[in-house]
Amino acid sequence: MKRVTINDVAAQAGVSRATVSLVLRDNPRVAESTRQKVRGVMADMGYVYDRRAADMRTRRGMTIGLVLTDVRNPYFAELSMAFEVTLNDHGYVVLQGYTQDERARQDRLLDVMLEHRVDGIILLPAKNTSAEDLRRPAGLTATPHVLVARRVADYEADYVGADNVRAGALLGEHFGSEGYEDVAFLGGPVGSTARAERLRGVRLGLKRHGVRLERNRSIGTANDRQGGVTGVEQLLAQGPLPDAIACYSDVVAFGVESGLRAAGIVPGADVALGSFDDIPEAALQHPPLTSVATHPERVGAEAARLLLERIDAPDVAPRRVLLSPRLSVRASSTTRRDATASDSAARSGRRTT
Amino acid sequence: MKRVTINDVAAQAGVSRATVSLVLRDNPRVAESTRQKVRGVMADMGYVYDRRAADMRTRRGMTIGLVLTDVRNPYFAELSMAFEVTLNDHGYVVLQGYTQDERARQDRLLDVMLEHRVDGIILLPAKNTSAEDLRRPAGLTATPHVLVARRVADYEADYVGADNVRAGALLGEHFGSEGYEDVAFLGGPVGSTARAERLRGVRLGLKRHGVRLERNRSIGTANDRQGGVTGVEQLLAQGPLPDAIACYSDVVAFGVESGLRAAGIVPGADVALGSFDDIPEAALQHPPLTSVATHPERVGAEAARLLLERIDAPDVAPRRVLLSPRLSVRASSTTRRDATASDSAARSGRRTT
DNA sequence: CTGAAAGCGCTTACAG
DNA sequence: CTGAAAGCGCTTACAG
Repeated sequence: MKRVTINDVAAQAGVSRATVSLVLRDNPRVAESTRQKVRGVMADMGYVYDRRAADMRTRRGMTIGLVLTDVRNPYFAELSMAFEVTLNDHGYVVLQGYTQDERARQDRLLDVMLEHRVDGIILLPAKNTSAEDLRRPAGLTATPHVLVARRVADYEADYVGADNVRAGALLGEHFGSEGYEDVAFLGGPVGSTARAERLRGVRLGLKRHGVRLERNRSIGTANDRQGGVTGVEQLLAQGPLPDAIACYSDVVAFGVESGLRAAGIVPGADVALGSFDDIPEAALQHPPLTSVATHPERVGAEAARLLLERIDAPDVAPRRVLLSPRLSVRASSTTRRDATASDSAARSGRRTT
Repeated sequence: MKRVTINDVAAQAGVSRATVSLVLRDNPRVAESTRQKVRGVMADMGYVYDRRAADMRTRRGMTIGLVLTDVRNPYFAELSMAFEVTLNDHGYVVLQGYTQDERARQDRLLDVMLEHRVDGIILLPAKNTSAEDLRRPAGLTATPHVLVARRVADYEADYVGADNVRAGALLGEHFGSEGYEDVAFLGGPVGSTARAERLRGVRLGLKRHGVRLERNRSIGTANDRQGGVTGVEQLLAQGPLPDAIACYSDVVAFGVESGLRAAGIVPGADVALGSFDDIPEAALQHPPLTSVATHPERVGAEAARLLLERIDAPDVAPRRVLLSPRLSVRASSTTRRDATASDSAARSGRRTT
């Protein structure tokens, strides 16, 4: 089944290839009658435009690479959806790949996307990604790209993410004002900057209430439900239950809830729980989960916007966009049986920023 | 910033373009010393292989198009992940797009992917997609493609999905054996074949226990949490609560649970609940949700496999792969306060097939 | 073992 | 308003 090319169309329509090419892009230079004739022949012959050939000639591509870790995490799914829709609406098509948080897969994906001559790349760095890792793939430097959700130390590039330190501080302050004195930070990949920032924020927030989060009260895990389950087991093996647990993400928190229940501990009642991202499921948990919203749909749309800008103007200085988080206080952190809390505003369940 | 090409490399290395091209693919015909020299020059000059140019010449592409509706649904996220990983491991790169269940977006995505000369397409058809819709995009017929999760009436193509009729029957029989006599089917897009099949299966299963699912007890909605909420409102406006609700998917079921609670009705206790997909969250609900597993990761891997086979052998007859579903009975369907159930095995919560 | 030439399917000045 | 020619960055017979 040989493919129909503009040569075939030109021959059939009795015009030159150049004319067909002009018709393809509705160039007004070609007469309406010619245009209609050529369009008719295309339809009859089942012609399909070969965008790769055109792109090669024009050296434009209209293709964006999107490298994420794992779309099964609802936060990343929201991100992915926001990118896609924004970029599609600008006429771009999206090459997508998942690293599963493995740097080897990330290397391969970046290489292959660069070989496909994408016009730009949006990257959610795999954990432990170093500046070296990003300087290695030949051509990355010359290709517009923006990092999302996780930063890479000592690497200059556009970045969009939630203000994780602030997010952590919101939760830490909330825990502090509820009177919790023994707080743990549970879950999240130790190599990710988002984790480090959230943890730092929680510490800062607690400190304002004179509370310290001890070093052994921070436990790293994979960023998924199973991570939460495993993390709780470690926490329980460690000795007495803390007053409150700050979970790295809602997904981890769901696992923490299962893990606690499996050990006969009632989330909310026996230990307060708070978390990050505030995906829609958080409010539907029992008890409803206190969580700091990090707005993936806004991060995604903003990253897409920044990338398109950079493609137009490659030489502007790298920008950092930090989106403001928002704390939603719910029953998981305000109904602990022996809570010594004092802040009744927080208990009423109303939203704070 | 001009890009380095094999011409530049050849000139610098003092060999012909052909030799560079051979080095690129480690062809043994070129002497080891030449190979090393050329590789060295490439690294020095920052050469990046242009796969598009190569593909155009060879008329191979190593690109697959993946058209899904919405990756925020965990079922589709699992699917997407399974495709990606399987295809990447076979050396393919994936162009991805989301239709949001809109046929106009689906049309555009299919067109643009065909213009990019993908070697194959995996399509989860938007609701109400007709055979006509799939015959229209020029070139789809000539491009290997497989449909997943939803069938298109009167359209011959490879198909992979769960056996939805059987899945429905499993849930219907379970409801019947629990003694429920007034059963509703709630949620799911009315135009999708998966919904029609699940509903038909539920009816079949109930019939074996002499129970009829009345026509007005089937309510269509979007396949998301909000759909479940809206559906419950409609159901309540209709009059008396049924004994049991079969939800189109777990995601819908989560919305149904919220909707019921908002109306002061306790899921499980006041009305039995069952659902489809059995995503990991189902077992973590309160009460744990009875659900029929439809194995997205297996559907995804199988669809990828089928597509690769068809690329190798375009002329084999279309195949249909139906994966066996599996019912997990949990408390949401066995602890109704005034249940008239008899099957104590089902009540014990053990798994059945 | 290496090189000169043709060609993949388009677009783009440049003539006319 | 339309056509002939060159070229985007590769690969592939074909010679030598």
